[in-house]
Amino acid sequence: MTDLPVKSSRGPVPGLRRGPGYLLARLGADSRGRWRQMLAAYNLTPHQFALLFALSELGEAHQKQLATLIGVDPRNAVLDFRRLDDRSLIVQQPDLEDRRRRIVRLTPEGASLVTALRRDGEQIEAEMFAPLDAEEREALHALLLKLFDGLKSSEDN
Amino acid sequence: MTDLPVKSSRGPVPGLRRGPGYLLARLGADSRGRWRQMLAAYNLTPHQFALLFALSELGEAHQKQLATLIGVDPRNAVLDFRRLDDRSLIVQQPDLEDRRRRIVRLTPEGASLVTALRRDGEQIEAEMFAPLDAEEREALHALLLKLFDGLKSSEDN
DNA sequence: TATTGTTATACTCTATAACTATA
DNA sequence: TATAGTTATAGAGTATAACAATA
Repeated sequence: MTDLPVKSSRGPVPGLRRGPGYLLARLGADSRGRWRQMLAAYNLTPHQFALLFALSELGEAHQKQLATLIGVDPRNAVLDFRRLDDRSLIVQQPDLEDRRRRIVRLTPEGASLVTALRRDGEQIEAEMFAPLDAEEREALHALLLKLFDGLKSSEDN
Repeated sequence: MTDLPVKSSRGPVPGLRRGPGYLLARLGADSRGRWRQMLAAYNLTPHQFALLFALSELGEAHQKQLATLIGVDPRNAVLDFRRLDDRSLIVQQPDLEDRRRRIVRLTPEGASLVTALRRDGEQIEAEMFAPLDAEEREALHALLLKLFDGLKSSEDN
């Protein structure tokens, strides 16, 4: 490889260096890719897993609640719900108080799947954050949480 | 809104709380969305801008170099290069030393577009990281850089 | 044989528009 | 009128397979 003569017009920078927003996007895509690869073995997309996971914490919820919670447009989650339903990972019942709504719950199969995936997920996080020591990871996690909550609360739908 | 009776089986958690990998993916998608919205006014995708930006730092490079640098499969960048070429934002010349390669450079139009976008980008970053104070932003940036470099160097292609 | 760029395909993701049934 | 869910569409993102020209 002839490593092409680069006319670097700005100092000794070997590659690229970018702002925190770019790094977030880049690292976020990396994280998503790792999860996607793991989930592929279970025939799940990241969105589908996020829905299952959210249900495992909430117990039950409407489609719209779940979709907005995981940051997906409810219109784009409909198909995911159907696929999870087809595979008997969730059940959907009409809400008697408002028949437009469908109450979604995990089935036992869905719940045990989430348990398994949670374990696999821990390993992914370990690999992903291997470059940082325990203290740095905690600091990063705290900053990400603060940023996430700050942005979410300023959306004001 | 009847806020559906949620059987929260795990404490007072109002929404969801997840690991740093999930937060990275989520915040990364948010950042990408902000950039996408801004770039749409210029008829550019995030990938296309990343290529232009990378070129503005490198001066010149091959398609493959640029694509891998910004984390995109070179096969999926071909169309982006063509579109940038069609709009005269870049020029591509055959490499005399290796005629399989195409050397890519910014045109003056491309360079001045990058300058404009760089300014818009600063505003996006300011909005995106508004929940954090200056010290926290710097800490986050440092951690993201360390994580990024650590992961990149362990890829060893 | 391996690499650069190319073409093509498929699925996911994101953003909209328009519809229904209910409220 | 407004909302929950549905259907459909389109462009962007991601991952592969296969190929021609060149090394």
